[in-house]
Amino acid sequence: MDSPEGPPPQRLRTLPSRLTNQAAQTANRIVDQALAQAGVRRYHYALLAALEEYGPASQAALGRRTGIDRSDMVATVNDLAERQLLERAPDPEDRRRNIVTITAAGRRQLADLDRLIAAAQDEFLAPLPAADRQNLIDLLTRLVGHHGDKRN
Amino acid sequence: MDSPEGPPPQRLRTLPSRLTNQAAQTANRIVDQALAQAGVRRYHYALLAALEEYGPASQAALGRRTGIDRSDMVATVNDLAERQLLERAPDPEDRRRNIVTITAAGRRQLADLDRLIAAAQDEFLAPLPAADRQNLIDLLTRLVGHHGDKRN
DNA sequence: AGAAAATGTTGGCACAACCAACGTTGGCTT
DNA sequence: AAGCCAACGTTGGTTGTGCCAACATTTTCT
Repeated sequence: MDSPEGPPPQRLRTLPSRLTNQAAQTANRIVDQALAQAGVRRYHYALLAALEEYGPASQAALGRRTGIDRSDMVATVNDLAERQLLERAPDPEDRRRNIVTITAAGRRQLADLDRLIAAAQDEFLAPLPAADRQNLIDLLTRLVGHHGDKRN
Repeated sequence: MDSPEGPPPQRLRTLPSRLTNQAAQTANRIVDQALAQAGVRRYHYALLAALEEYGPASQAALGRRTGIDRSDMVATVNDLAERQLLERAPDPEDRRRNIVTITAAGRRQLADLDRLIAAAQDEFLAPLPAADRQNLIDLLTRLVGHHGDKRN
């Protein structure tokens, strides 16, 4: 024990932005690991979820709803199309667009992912009793709500 | 208004891991922007803060305290050494180590950064009254405390 | 008709967070 | 004392996320 090897500096330990970050990292580690069991990443889940809830849509619309950039959406759709979890077809009514539609296999995959995700949330929130979980959700919702979609 | 252009899917909107992520993104955007005014990134701030609070230390020890990987620490120390905000000298008592020491200029820079960071926190937490802020900090602290340092 | 906007796509960038490998050096065991 | 193992700094990767710019095509607005 040369130097006491103290833990994180004061300044960082209670810094809200840093705490939020570390929590997010933890959450991501857990969620990514869960999704990896199905060979999928977060973008894939978000896209499938958006597709199932809103029905077929253009890539641009899906991007707006999921917060995925247009350019990243291309790759994400490519991935899922390869696995036949969705279909990409040109929109006859607007030839700029592709209409993306979830397949039956996609729906099945999504159901699996839902289960994995739910388990991951539970692991993430393990230290908090139900009341506190809701509390956290409320606080975070207010935060992200206030700062809105400032993607610049 | 072709398609209603609805906002994020249900599944994603209240997903704790996603909320945490979005909050973290917001925080990072604000903090990064603040730090950029001083030409600095988060790693730089963390390193300077650790140095000032614990005094001179080896890169490895600093890495443990800040959560920065050894290899990334090299680059971070390089950056700050170039700007003469810290000094890197071989440890005479253990020739494997470098002893990193903050300079007077480093301390001055850190003071500036502290102000920038504080303002950023305030902007980040703007929608929450003081009581809720503490509440959030507590919840997050419990979360990250429970999941510990599992960097695996 | 002509200007402006939207769409998909390619290609790039930055950053955080990792990991593996290596040579050097130190400590520990036997 | 020798030998092994651990720690250290360093180099050089990789991955995922979130961006942004540019472009051709197509649609919409004026």
